Amino acid sequence: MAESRRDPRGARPSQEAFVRTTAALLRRQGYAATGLNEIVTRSGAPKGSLYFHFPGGKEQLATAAMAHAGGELASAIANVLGSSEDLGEALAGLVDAMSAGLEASGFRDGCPIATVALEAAAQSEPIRSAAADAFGAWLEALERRLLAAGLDAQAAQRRALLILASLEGALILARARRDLAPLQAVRDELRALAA
Amino acid sequence: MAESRRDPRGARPSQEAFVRTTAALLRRQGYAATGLNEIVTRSGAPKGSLYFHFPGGKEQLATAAMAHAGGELASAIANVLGSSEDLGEALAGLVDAMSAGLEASGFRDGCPIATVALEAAAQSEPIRSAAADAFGAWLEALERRLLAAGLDAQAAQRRALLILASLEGALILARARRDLAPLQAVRDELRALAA
Amino acid sequence: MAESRRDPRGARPSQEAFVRTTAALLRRQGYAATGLNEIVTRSGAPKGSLYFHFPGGKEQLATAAMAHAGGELASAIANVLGSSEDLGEALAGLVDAMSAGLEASGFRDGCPIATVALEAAAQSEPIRSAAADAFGAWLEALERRLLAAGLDAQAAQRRALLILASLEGALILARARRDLAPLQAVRDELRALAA
Amino acid sequence: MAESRRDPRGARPSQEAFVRTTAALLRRQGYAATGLNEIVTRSGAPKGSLYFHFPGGKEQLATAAMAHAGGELASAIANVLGSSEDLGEALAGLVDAMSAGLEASGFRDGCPIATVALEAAAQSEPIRSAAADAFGAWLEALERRLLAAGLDAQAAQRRALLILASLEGALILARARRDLAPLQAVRDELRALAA
DNA sequence: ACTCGCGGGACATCCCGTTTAT
DNA sequence: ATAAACGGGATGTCCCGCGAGT
Repeated sequence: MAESRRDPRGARPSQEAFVRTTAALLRRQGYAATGLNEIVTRSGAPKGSLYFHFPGGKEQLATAAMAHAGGELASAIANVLGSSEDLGEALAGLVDAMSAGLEASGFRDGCPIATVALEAAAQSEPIRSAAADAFGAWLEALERRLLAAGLDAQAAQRRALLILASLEGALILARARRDLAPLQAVRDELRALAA
Repeated sequence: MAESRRDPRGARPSQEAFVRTTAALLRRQGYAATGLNEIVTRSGAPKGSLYFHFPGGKEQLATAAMAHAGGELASAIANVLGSSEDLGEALAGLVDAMSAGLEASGFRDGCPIATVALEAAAQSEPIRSAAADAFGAWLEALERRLLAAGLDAQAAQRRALLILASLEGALILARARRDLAPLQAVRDELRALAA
Repeated sequence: MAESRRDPRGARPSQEAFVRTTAALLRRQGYAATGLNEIVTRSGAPKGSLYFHFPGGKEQLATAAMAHAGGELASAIANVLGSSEDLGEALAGLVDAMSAGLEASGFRDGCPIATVALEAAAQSEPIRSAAADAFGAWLEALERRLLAAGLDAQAAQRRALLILASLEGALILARARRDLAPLQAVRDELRALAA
Repeated sequence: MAESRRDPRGARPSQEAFVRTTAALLRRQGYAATGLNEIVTRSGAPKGSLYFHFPGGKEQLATAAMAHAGGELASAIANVLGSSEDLGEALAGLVDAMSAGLEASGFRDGCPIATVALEAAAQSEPIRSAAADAFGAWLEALERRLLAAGLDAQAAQRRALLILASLEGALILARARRDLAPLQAVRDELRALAA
């Protein structure tokens, strides 16, 4: 996890390219529909390197991609939640950020974890666990913000689950309908609830 | 949709078997991971009949299965929502029903539509549209119940979206964590919100 | 072979439709590439009738189509050969007639027998024999014309084989090159040879 | 086309095995009737390598096989044509060589290009073009021999077409009849014509 | 005379993972 | 660390032929 080699800033370029490309494809297509050939082709990295860096194959690559995407999104969530002192505005900002990303991608880029979680949770324990970890990190960020807003521990936990669940669900509905209305509804309801 | 021929009760036994088996497999594994061979084997129906009944292939079979599952769940939702005069209790009953199904299946049977919707919405317009139809039917049932509880039209629409979204999202989180807590949190929050 | 039923002139309509459609498809695509489904669809005849009229399946249908096409072309050959008293002109007219048909079809309709003969002669004795019969009928027409032009029996037989062979070969070359030059060359050479 | 790597003599053994086997099967059965499974089995080469060497699939494999067979036969034709100073004898030798091959194979191995050309010329442009190239090479060899025998350019071109066409046609007739008479007739006529 | 549905076996394609040789 | 090639299984699709039931 910390053995950089060539790049002084700590990146094996092709390993990273694999992870990034995989994360992007998993987000759009899910696990089963994403082939290693496609990953290799789009990443531009040499094919022979794949099983050098990821001897565990597709599963290991997917868990790495999920950890990567989960960590990135956790930071983004924390950032957005810290951008307003008003809880309602902070939550609305979170929903808006996800809305913007979804719309910008033509309703293709929703949650980077949910699709794989639904598909593969029952078939692969490492993938299920990677999904649970990502969700856990996001929930933690939400809980911290809710505690900061004055909720008690139990309420914060429940409310964080409601927020994340409604956000995830709204992303599903929005993708299926090609319509931002579900996200807007959730944003408005969550803002009202915070008041 | 009213063409019984031989069997006065059921009609087209293998066609129905295909649809039911497909619906069950899509719910657990999603679209890409579900092979036609598996469908044929588990349905017990003859393979040669598959392309007779569904010349559109896997896509047509999936949309039929989604319509089937969507309709069944729509009825179930309406039933549960009508089972209590108190809105909060009705919603809690809805969440509990989904919880029970998820737990009974070892955290494998979540929403019968969401997985396929996330995977294939961007790749197949008929599948996306089938998913949107199913969600639409469920939203309608929710809206009717909310209107009956006294909400005005706009509030009912928004609240229905929040309810469905949080339910869908909680099912994702619960499957990934193998833990009913997300569903319980959503149930409690929705019940409190209805009060 | 002679039990007409509905049509007073002696045609079971769907049986004839099968034969005609099959002949047309075999001419363009050959035997293996022509599916029964395609024949049924394009003929407009009911699918269930196929194995009633042709219990021998695809092979019987193909031999019937070859006999049909062979007979029709035999008449056409005899007609063209009888249209001029000059042997060279008669042969040139024959080549021109085939040329015209080939060009009119966009270089798709060549000899109605040759493709199937090459593909299936080694695999199906009835098909091989149907091809041999068709070629035999055409050779006979040619021989008669050559005898009428004064050749002796042995010369007529040899010359008929040369004429048919060069015509068949020119049709192959013309289809592959999408170019009538091979047919024109054969026409000119045969005309010169007849002088 | 000059990339030997491991084996100093042959190089790419499985790629070559695919091409040779495909050429042999196409010659006997044509394109549609020849399955990739059969090619893989009979070539003895590993199945996984097929789409590595021929990512274009069956079509690319067929065009490679046609180019291979076309080139080999072009050399053989040039050899035979150069084996006698008398044009008539040279042409008779050419026909005899093809006759011998046909008879030795039990009337199964005719022209290695004609069957595929007839079947697939209308459906696949690369295959049509491969066929045209093969025929073109053979025509060139014939034309060179005819020019060497004193014919002028135009006469040589026409005569070459007649020779190739009558040879191709005679091969069809001979296969359909299981009888070398058509080839013998063409040989005698061509020899007489050369005198 | 005709149809629907059965039956299962190919078809071409593409997959994921490994090996061998640099 | 990379590349070429292997290995064979699974994919969705479509095939031809045949019943049972009008």
